[in-house]
Amino acid sequence: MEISLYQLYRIMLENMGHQKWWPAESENEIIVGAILVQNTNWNNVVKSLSNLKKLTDFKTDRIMSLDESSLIDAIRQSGFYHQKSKTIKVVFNWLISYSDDHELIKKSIITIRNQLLSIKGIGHETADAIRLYVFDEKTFISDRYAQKLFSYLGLLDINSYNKLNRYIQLNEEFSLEDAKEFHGLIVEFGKVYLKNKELFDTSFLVGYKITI
DNA sequence: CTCCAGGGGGCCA
DNA sequence: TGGCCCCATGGA
Repeated sequence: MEISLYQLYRIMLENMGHQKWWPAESENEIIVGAILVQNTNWNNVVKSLSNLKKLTDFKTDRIMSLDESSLIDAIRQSGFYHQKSKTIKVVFNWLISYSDDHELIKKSIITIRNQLLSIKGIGHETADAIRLYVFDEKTFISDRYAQKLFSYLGLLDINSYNKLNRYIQLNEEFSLEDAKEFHGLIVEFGKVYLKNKELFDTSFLVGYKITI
Protein backbone atom coordinates (compact mmCIF):
# COMPACT_ATOMS: atom_id res chain seq x y z
CA MET A 1 0.00 0.00 0.00
CA GLU A 2 1.37 3.38 -1.01
CA ILE A 3 1.33 6.11 1.60
CA SER A 4 2.70 9.62 1.88
CA LEU A 5 5.36 10.77 4.31
CA TYR A 6 2.65 12.37 6.42
CA GLN A 7 0.66 9.14 6.48
CA LEU A 8 3.78 7.32 7.63
CA TYR A 9 4.03 9.80 10.47
CA ARG A 10 0.38 9.27 11.40
CA ILE A 11 0.76 5.50 11.39
CA MET A 12 3.81 5.67 13.63
CA LEU A 13 2.01 8.06 15.95
CA GLU A 14 -1.06 5.83 16.19
CA ASN A 15 1.01 2.74 16.94
CA MET A 16 3.62 4.26 19.22
CA GLY A 17 1.85 7.18 20.87
CA HIS A 18 3.18 10.67 21.55
CA GLN A 19 6.88 10.65 22.40
CA LYS A 20 6.79 14.27 23.62
CA TRP A 21 10.14 15.28 22.22
CA TRP A 22 12.43 17.06 23.07
CA PRO A 23 12.50 16.02 26.75
CA ALA A 24 13.59 19.19 28.57
CA GLU A 25 12.27 21.92 30.84
CA SER A 26 13.82 24.86 29.02
CA GLU A 27 15.20 25.87 25.65
CA ASN A 28 18.70 26.26 27.05
CA GLU A 29 18.50 22.72 28.35
CA ILE A 30 17.60 21.55 24.83
CA ILE A 31 20.62 23.32 23.38
CA VAL A 32 23.00 21.81 25.92
CA GLY A 33 21.42 18.38 25.53
CA ALA A 34 21.71 18.53 21.74
CA ILE A 35 25.44 19.11 22.05
CA LEU A 36 26.03 16.57 24.79
CA VAL A 37 24.14 13.76 23.07
CA GLN A 38 26.44 13.74 20.04
CA ASN A 39 27.41 10.10 19.58
CA THR A 40 26.57 9.52 23.22
CA ASN A 41 23.93 7.50 25.02
CA TRP A 42 21.14 9.72 26.35
CA ASN A 43 21.45 8.10 29.79
CA ASN A 44 24.91 9.62 30.11
CA VAL A 45 23.57 13.00 29.02
CA VAL A 46 20.85 12.94 31.68
CA LYS A 47 23.51 12.78 34.38
CA SER A 48 25.37 15.76 32.93
CA LEU A 49 22.17 17.76 32.54
CA SER A 50 21.33 17.07 36.17
CA ASN A 51 24.76 18.38 37.20
CA LEU A 52 24.35 21.50 35.09
CA LYS A 53 20.86 22.18 36.37
CA LYS A 54 22.16 22.23 39.92
CA LEU A 55 25.09 24.43 38.96
CA THR A 56 23.36 26.90 36.66
CA ASP A 57 19.64 26.16 36.40
CA PHE A 58 20.45 26.55 32.68
CA LYS A 59 20.61 30.31 32.98
CA THR A 60 22.72 31.70 30.15
CA ASP A 61 24.82 33.99 32.33
CA ARG A 62 25.48 31.26 34.88
CA ILE A 63 26.53 28.81 32.17
CA MET A 64 28.93 31.40 30.77
CA SER A 65 30.37 32.13 34.19
CA LEU A 66 31.41 28.51 34.71
CA ASP A 67 35.14 28.07 34.31
CA GLU A 68 36.32 25.40 31.89
CA SER A 69 37.27 22.80 34.48
CA SER A 70 33.94 23.11 36.29
CA LEU A 71 32.05 22.74 33.04
CA ILE A 72 34.14 19.73 32.05
CA ASP A 73 33.55 18.10 35.42
CA ALA A 74 29.81 18.62 35.02
CA ILE A 75 29.65 17.06 31.56
CA ARG A 76 32.42 14.49 31.87
CA GLN A 77 30.03 11.54 31.81
CA SER A 78 28.80 12.52 28.35
CA GLY A 79 32.23 12.04 26.79
CA PHE A 80 34.13 14.20 24.29
CA TYR A 81 34.11 16.84 26.99
CA HIS A 82 37.02 18.92 25.70
CA GLN A 83 35.21 19.78 22.49
CA LYS A 84 31.69 19.79 23.94
CA SER A 85 32.60 22.22 26.72
CA LYS A 86 34.05 24.63 24.17
CA THR A 87 31.06 24.26 21.89
CA ILE A 88 28.62 25.01 24.70
CA LYS A 89 30.46 28.20 25.54
CA VAL A 90 30.58 29.36 21.92
CA VAL A 91 26.89 28.65 21.34
CA PHE A 92 25.79 30.59 24.40
CA ASN A 93 28.16 33.37 23.47
CA TRP A 94 26.36 33.47 20.13
CA LEU A 95 23.03 33.74 21.95
CA ILE A 96 24.41 36.58 24.02
CA SER A 97 25.48 38.37 20.85
CA TYR A 98 21.74 38.57 20.18
CA SER A 99 21.10 39.72 23.74
CA ASP A 100 20.03 36.16 24.56
CA ASP A 101 16.85 37.00 22.66
CA HIS A 102 15.49 34.20 20.52
CA GLU A 103 13.04 36.46 18.72
CA LEU A 104 15.95 38.63 17.63
CA ILE A 105 17.72 35.57 16.25
CA LYS A 106 14.63 34.50 14.33
CA LYS A 107 14.54 37.93 12.66
CA SER A 108 18.21 37.72 11.69
CA ILE A 109 19.09 38.21 8.04
CA ILE A 110 21.52 35.32 8.08
CA THR A 111 19.90 31.89 8.31
CA ILE A 112 19.96 30.31 11.74
CA ARG A 113 21.21 27.10 10.17
CA ASN A 114 24.29 28.75 8.69
CA GLN A 115 25.03 30.60 11.90
CA LEU A 116 24.87 27.36 13.88
CA LEU A 117 26.95 25.45 11.32
CA SER A 118 29.67 28.06 11.55
CA ILE A 119 30.19 27.10 15.19
CA LYS A 120 32.85 24.45 15.70
CA GLY A 121 31.20 21.40 17.24
CA ILE A 122 27.80 22.04 15.65
CA GLY A 123 27.20 19.91 12.58
CA HIS A 124 24.15 19.39 10.41
CA GLU A 125 22.20 17.21 12.78
CA THR A 126 22.78 19.27 15.91
CA ALA A 127 22.01 22.45 13.99
CA ASP A 128 18.75 21.05 12.70
CA ALA A 129 17.76 19.73 16.12
CA ILE A 130 18.30 23.15 17.66
CA ARG A 131 16.43 24.81 14.79
CA LEU A 132 13.47 22.48 15.22
CA TYR A 133 13.20 22.39 18.99
CA VAL A 134 14.41 25.85 19.94
CA PHE A 135 13.87 28.21 17.02
CA ASP A 136 10.58 26.85 15.69
CA GLU A 137 11.94 26.05 12.23
CA LYS A 138 9.98 23.11 10.84
CA THR A 139 12.58 20.71 9.55
CA PHE A 140 13.27 17.05 9.04
CA ILE A 141 16.25 15.60 10.87
CA SER A 142 17.76 12.96 8.62
CA ASP A 143 19.92 11.28 11.25
CA ARG A 144 21.07 7.68 11.28
CA TYR A 145 17.76 6.47 12.66
CA ALA A 146 15.91 8.17 9.81
CA GLN A 147 18.34 6.66 7.34
CA LYS A 148 17.77 3.24 8.90
CA LEU A 149 14.00 3.67 8.87
CA PHE A 150 13.81 4.51 5.19
CA SER A 151 16.17 1.70 4.41
CA TYR A 152 13.98 -0.58 6.54
CA LEU A 153 10.97 0.54 4.54
CA GLY A 154 12.80 -0.28 1.35
CA LEU A 155 12.49 3.28 0.13
CA LEU A 156 16.08 4.38 0.01
CA ASP A 157 19.44 3.12 1.05
CA ILE A 158 21.06 6.38 1.97
CA ASN A 159 23.78 6.68 4.55
CA SER A 160 24.48 10.36 4.17
CA TYR A 161 22.84 13.14 6.18
CA ASN A 162 22.89 15.62 3.32
CA LYS A 163 21.54 13.23 0.72
CA LEU A 164 18.54 12.25 2.80
CA ASN A 165 18.03 15.81 3.96
CA ARG A 166 17.77 16.97 0.36
CA TYR A 167 15.44 14.12 -0.49
CA ILE A 168 13.04 14.35 2.41
CA GLN A 169 11.10 17.52 3.08
CA LEU A 170 8.06 18.10 5.22
CA ASN A 171 5.09 19.53 3.32
CA GLU A 172 2.29 21.76 4.61
CA GLU A 173 0.49 18.81 6.19
CA PHE A 174 3.15 18.78 8.88
CA SER A 175 2.75 21.36 11.60
CA LEU A 176 5.75 22.41 13.66
CA GLU A 177 4.56 20.13 16.44
CA ASP A 178 4.19 17.26 13.97
CA ALA A 179 7.79 17.75 12.88
CA LYS A 180 8.98 17.61 16.48
CA GLU A 181 6.93 14.53 17.19
CA PHE A 182 8.03 12.84 13.95
CA HIS A 183 11.69 13.04 14.88
CA GLY A 184 10.95 11.62 18.31
CA LEU A 185 8.99 8.76 16.80
CA ILE A 186 11.78 7.97 14.35
CA VAL A 187 14.42 7.89 17.06
CA GLU A 188 12.33 5.81 19.43
CA PHE A 189 11.41 3.46 16.60
CA GLY A 190 15.07 3.09 15.80
CA LYS A 191 16.13 2.56 19.38
CA VAL A 192 13.48 -0.01 20.20
CA TYR A 193 12.12 -1.50 17.04
CA LEU A 194 15.20 -1.71 14.88
CA LYS A 195 17.60 -2.80 17.59
CA ASN A 196 15.45 -5.03 19.75
CA LYS A 197 13.08 -6.52 17.26
CA GLU A 198 12.39 -9.42 19.54
CA LEU A 199 10.90 -7.07 22.14
CA PHE A 200 8.26 -5.47 19.96
CA ASP A 201 6.13 -6.19 16.96
CA THR A 202 7.41 -4.20 14.01
CA SER A 203 4.67 -5.36 11.73
CA PHE A 204 2.73 -2.12 11.82
CA LEU A 205 5.10 -0.73 9.20
CA VAL A 206 5.32 -3.87 7.09
CA GLY A 207 3.76 -3.63 3.67
CA TYR A 208 3.77 0.13 3.33
CA LYS A 209 5.56 1.87 0.50
CA ILE A 210 6.35 5.54 0.88
CA THR A 211 5.93 7.87 -2.06
CA ILE A 212 7.65 11.21 -1.82
C1' DC B 1 36.60 -8.29 26.44
C1' DT B 2 34.16 -5.81 22.64
C1' DC B 3 30.71 -2.75 20.85
C1' DC B 4 28.44 1.56 20.39
C1' DA B 5 25.26 5.57 21.63
C1' DG B 6 19.77 10.81 19.63
C1' DG B 7 27.96 13.40 15.83
C1' DG B 8 31.59 16.33 14.33
C1' DG B 9 36.15 17.87 12.66
C1' DG B 10 40.35 17.18 10.12
C1' DC B 11 42.61 15.18 6.46
C1' DC B 12 43.13 13.08 2.06
C1' DA B 13 42.00 11.32 -2.50
C1' DT C 1 31.59 14.52 -1.83
C1' DG C 2 33.19 10.24 0.58
C1' DG C 3 36.09 7.35 3.50
C1' DC C 4 38.90 7.06 7.53
C1' DC C 5 40.55 8.21 12.12
C1' DC C 6 40.08 10.45 16.44
C1' DC C 7 37.52 12.25 20.23
C1' DA C 8 35.71 9.72 25.75
C1' DT C 9 32.34 7.85 28.87
C1' DG C 10 29.35 4.19 30.62
C1' DG C 11 26.12 0.49 29.85
C1' DA C 12 25.17 -4.01 27.64
